[in-house]
Amino acid sequence: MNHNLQEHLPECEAHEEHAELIEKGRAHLPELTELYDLSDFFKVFGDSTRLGILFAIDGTPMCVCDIAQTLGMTKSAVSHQLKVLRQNRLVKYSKVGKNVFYELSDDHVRDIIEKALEHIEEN
Amino acid sequence: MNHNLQEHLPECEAHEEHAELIEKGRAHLPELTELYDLSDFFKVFGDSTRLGILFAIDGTPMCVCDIAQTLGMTKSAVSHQLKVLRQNRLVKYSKVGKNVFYELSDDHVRDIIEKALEHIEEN
DNA sequence: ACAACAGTTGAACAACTGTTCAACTATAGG
DNA sequence: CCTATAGTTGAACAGTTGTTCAACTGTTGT
Repeated sequence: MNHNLQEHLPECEAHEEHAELIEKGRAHLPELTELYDLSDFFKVFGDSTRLGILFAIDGTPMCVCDIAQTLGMTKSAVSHQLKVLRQNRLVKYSKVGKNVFYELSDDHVRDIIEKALEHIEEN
Repeated sequence: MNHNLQEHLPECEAHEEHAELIEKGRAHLPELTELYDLSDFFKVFGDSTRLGILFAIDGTPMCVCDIAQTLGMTKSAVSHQLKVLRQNRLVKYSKVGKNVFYELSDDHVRDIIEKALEHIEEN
């Protein structure tokens, strides 16, 4: 994933009164690596296919084929996105014969989505 | 923003036992438009520059120039991202002379970020 | 009125992302 | 052993995204 917060020379005048503001702002900034981890995490939720998968398997473990049918997509496309969800530990899976059943890895996922829905519905 | 959950013909066999699963999965799916709104919302958080801005102005309203300096970026880049944040109502602003001060629009923003941080730190 | 600075904007470009396609592995059943 | 189906994977392609650059608006101070 791409990350390019560059070390750049400031181009506007740092008036003395604002120097303090900048110091304060910097104090609120987490480590850059943490910022990257966080944005990477949100990126995973920033795709309707992946969200659709998460909603579909919420409470009901499903195999790839069925998820694909539920969303009206190809197995391949779903599998690619499941890989992303797996890598970010948002889903876990278990094999049963030819099938691979996916389910939400924990309740945190639900929490985050709900918070976001709350915000959207307020506006 | 791009959205292409297509209506696609299923390509795998819908064995009878799974028909029920698919029905259940579909029941969990929100309206497509809601899915799109939700993923669009998360996309906004899925960029380290925008997150950096949100952290910087958390508790301390700042002008564009100072945000740019805090993050080590150009005013232009910051302004472009502030536009996105504005359009999604995550920040509000007030003009003071030549300066435009930006601040978080409400506490919801903080909540969502905190939830995500919790999840990340658990892994 | 003019110069200087804050901020915004649109076009252009490079980098990234998601879907498709084809090829592949693996398991079940005859 | 052979075939059919479930699932994964890599390459390729089109669409999207973020930064840069240059040009622009608007406000302050002289």
